[in-house]
Amino acid sequence: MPKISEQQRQARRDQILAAVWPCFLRKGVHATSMEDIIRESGLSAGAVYLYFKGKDELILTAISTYLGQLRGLLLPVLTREEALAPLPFVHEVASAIAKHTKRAGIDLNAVILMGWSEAQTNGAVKALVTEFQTKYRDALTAVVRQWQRRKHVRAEADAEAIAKALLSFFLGSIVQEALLGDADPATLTRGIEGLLGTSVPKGPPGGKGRRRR
Amino acid sequence: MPKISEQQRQARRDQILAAVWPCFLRKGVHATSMEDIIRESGLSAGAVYLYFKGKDELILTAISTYLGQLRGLLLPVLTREEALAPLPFVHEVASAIAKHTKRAGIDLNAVILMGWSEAQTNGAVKALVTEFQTKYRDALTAVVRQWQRRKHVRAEADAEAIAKALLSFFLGSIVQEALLGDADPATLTRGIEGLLGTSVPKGPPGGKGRRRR
Amino acid sequence: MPKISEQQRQARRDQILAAVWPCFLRKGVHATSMEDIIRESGLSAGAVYLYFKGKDELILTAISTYLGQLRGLLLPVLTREEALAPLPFVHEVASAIAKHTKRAGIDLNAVILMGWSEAQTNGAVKALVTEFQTKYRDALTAVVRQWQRRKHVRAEADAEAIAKALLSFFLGSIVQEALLGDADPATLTRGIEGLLGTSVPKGPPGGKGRRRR
Amino acid sequence: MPKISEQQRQARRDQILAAVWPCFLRKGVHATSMEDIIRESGLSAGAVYLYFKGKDELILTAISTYLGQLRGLLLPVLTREEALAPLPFVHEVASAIAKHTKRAGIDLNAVILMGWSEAQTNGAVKALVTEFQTKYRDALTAVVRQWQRRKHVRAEADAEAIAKALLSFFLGSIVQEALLGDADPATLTRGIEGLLGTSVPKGPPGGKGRRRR
DNA sequence: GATGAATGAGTCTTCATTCAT
DNA sequence: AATGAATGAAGACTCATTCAT
Repeated sequence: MPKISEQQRQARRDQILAAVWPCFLRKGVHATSMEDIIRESGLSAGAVYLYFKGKDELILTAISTYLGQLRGLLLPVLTREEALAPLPFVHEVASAIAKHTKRAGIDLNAVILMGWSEAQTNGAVKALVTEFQTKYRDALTAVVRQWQRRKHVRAEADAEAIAKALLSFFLGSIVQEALLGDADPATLTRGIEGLLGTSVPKGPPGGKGRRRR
Repeated sequence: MPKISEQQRQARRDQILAAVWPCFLRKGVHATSMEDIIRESGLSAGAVYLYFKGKDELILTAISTYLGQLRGLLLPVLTREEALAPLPFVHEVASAIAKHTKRAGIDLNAVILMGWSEAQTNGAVKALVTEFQTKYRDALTAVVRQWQRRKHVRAEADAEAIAKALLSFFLGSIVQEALLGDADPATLTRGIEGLLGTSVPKGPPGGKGRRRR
Repeated sequence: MPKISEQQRQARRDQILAAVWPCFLRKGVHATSMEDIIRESGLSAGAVYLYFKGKDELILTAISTYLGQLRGLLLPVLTREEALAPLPFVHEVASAIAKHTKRAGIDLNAVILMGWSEAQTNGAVKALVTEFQTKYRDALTAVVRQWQRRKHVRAEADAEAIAKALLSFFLGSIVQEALLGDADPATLTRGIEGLLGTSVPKGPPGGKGRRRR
Repeated sequence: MPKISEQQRQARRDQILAAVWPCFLRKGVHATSMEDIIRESGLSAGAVYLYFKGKDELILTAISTYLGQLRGLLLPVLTREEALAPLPFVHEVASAIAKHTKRAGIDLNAVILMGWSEAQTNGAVKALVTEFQTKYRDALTAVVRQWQRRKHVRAEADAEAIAKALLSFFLGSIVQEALLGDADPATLTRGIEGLLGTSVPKGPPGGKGRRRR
């Protein structure tokens, strides 16, 4: 039984997936019809359904695939033996997405935005995305802890809170780049550099359980 | 020649718009059918089309309305005669959205995410959103300049880059809250506080056009 | 809210149902497409789905409706105060279906055959059909008991077994009429009349492989 | 020029046909997809089409094959040199189908019902089925004539009408067994036995062309 | 002969929108 | 102004059949 080889099978799936994002970016995830994807992929309707159960699986796989690529981009930076110092680190992380976008010819920022939106109403996608962000944030926490050990950051600071703040910067840059197109890594880095020089004259507003000390 | 007063007309539009976000949040913008909205609004199909041209106008107006509410929330904080100091400011801005969400019973974070995604493929929405973010960022720049005058931030820092970074931070916090649900204003402020204490040992890696002057 | 009146609603349903059997008889239940029914009904696709959930409901209702008509035809004969004598009874029952077929212009025999076949793989239809046949047979049993009281049939005979045999005659006539077209009520009655004159030389077979000699 | 022997060819056809009825009985003739049959047969799509032109031929052959088996079951009983007496005859015929069903593990009653339904809209199947029933009825007529010669049945009775009635009975028993499952040969025979003892007090109502001479 | 991936016409169903009342 | 039944063009998906290997 000379079934198609696993390799060929994956090639077909890739061929179809390669057609998905151009469509999604052009018309939006839900406004894209299967016919759009089918035409773009160059295959027949039946063939697409031979490799994917239906539109839902296609959406899920498309998002999952891109999250995987993103992971591949960020992993080296996040898990370096010795973490970069804060500003180089920010620059490096912010650059990863920009580079990939340029390389693949797909606006990864827009892809990510659509993924987040999809996650709001699609449980499977939400699981994917939250798991990714959680891991991402955990890695950031580890980096912050290194910074603390290396005295870049005060030892008594809340590493997790800092990781959350850092993640916000990165996620927000994606939004800003997708919508305004002028939030390049260098600018973000410079902005954060400016912020880091900020003096903290008074304690922050006494929120509920805010103050620690 | 309107047969009803402008006031009544607006009341009807509001009634319909009030039905839109619950639907969008439940099923997503495009998976929501007109019938969903019609049922939720308690009006008839015909009535809805009497007040809105079609689904597109409904989407646009729904997003526009929420941007308006957001503007109302942020304006007082952003345009205070004398801007808050950095940490209180961060806390105040981050709180604005959380408060509104609690008050209106609508997850504003999710609404905003959907709006961004919609903006990717809908020109009218994109115009709305970019205009909003641009104004928001300009206001942030003004605040940063105040900080510089008050020596919270170094005078030679790039105020616009800092505003972009700040905007990223706020936008990213929306994402984080929508997806992970654990990015409350207090934690975020604490994270920023921790970051502000960061020392910048070396200049960041001299990327492409990094340093302006 | 001037919804359509229940009467109008039923009229529409009838209009659609009236289109169903001509289609089913022409092409078969499953080879009939919704488009066939839609075209035959003179309505639009949407309208048909406004009155029936889908094809399954249409099939079920179509069969149910015809069973109802059949019930209406048979009830008067089966539940007469004083049952007809055997031969007139057979003739009357067998005529009921023939008459209806002529009146409605729909070959009820074929309809019934399709219903039976559908029942083999469609639980809801099976429930409908078996319930009908069971009731039908119970009524026959009651008639046979009357015959026993009136000495047409021996008192010690098994009334239920006789009812089963009678039902077989009637059901089989439907088949024969649908396929060969020459099993009219008069002929069936004459055939049974001939059988009734049969002498039973030996006792009937007792158990399974029962006596023969 | 067949590349394989006729014997091998027939073996392959049998292998495929063996897969057909299990599928048909499970899902219905038309709801069964070629893929269902292909999977059940253990062959490839191409192979099935090598031995059968298409689904239509498969349906026709499947029905034809089962009619052939039925013929094989009934022939010995119907064409005995000396026909059985009425009650043993009824029992024997009714048993034939039940036995086969048990032996082959396929519910022959259901198969037959589906065949009849298919015949309503498929000319080739109709030809097959009517030819079968006609022959069957002719054989029954011959049996009835033997009964007349042996005085089981009155000589002046209409042998053909009696054969039609008998055929109805047998066909109807198939229906009853398929749908209610409680029409076993013994019960049916007992029912007929009870009927044969029926007295015919008056002539049946002089319907249209009832009595011939 | 045998395989099973590929095809694409056709299926059921939904849904934004209209319009007679 | 208001209603909601009706429309019909898409939409997602299936499946009998073919053909390159």
